[in-house]
Amino acid sequence: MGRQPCCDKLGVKKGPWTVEEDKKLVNFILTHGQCCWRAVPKLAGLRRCGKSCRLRWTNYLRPDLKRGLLTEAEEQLVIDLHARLGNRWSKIAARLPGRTDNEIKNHWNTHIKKKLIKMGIDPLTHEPLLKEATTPQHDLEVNHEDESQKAVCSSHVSSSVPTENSSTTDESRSSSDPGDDDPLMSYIWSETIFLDDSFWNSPATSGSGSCYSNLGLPSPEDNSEWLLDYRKDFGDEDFGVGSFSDMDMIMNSVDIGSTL
DNA sequence: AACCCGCCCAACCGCGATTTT
DNA sequence: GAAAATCGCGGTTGGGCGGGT
Repeated sequence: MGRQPCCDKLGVKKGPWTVEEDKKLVNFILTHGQCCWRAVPKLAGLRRCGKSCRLRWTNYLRPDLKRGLLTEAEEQLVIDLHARLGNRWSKIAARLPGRTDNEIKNHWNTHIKKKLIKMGIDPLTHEPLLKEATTPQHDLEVNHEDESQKAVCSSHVSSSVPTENSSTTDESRSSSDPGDDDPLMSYIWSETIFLDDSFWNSPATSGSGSCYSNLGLPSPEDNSEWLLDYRKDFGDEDFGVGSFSDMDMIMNSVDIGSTL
């Protein structure tokens, strides 16, 4: 009765992923698509549990991930969404294309939370911190920033949630964004997708399971808009896959480039 | 140079919801 | 319908790294 265990508890490797493991996982997902995580480790030849594979893929290996710090606009959007949704990181991440729930959660805990506290805003309720609960020193600080605090509160709590497009408009997006600079990712991807034509001809890329779903990308039929917006807002070099010339290659290779 | 400390983030853990048998 | 497993999410941890002393 019930299902089979996803993996043997014995002999399952933990800890940081190696380049070899990453390559195996990427190759497997690209040829078979994202499904049946319990079967992935065995079929891909990995001594990991399916859960770990899913996490590695969604948080690090997915080609549509943006890398680098969240922009001011993204940060603002996260604050807005958090005010409405609370700690539902996956829901918040769904509004920020290319960002993972883990990434947003980390950013919230390490940056935004502190920022809000410093501004005298309770990161949980998004209301001004109670003065009774603050130290005299903090009190002064709160008074100092009273005006900005009010502005932030009203902006955070009462403003409407911007559209995905607005989340991507940020002229301050820094040039220091690591983007495609990660040598590991460059290596993995250079050795897998774009040098491996078989991927695009693989069974998983035909029929209902297009390469977009395989890559974790929205299908162009559904989401060519956001892709265009990204291209417009960030330019080619800021897109996670590597560049839009790569993306064009993907599009063309599956004969949907005309939708752009 | 050595040590300490804080920051960052990838990965793990635990749990509830969902799915499968 | 019950049991057992997967899936997905949110919370937490721990190791690497850089800056300060």
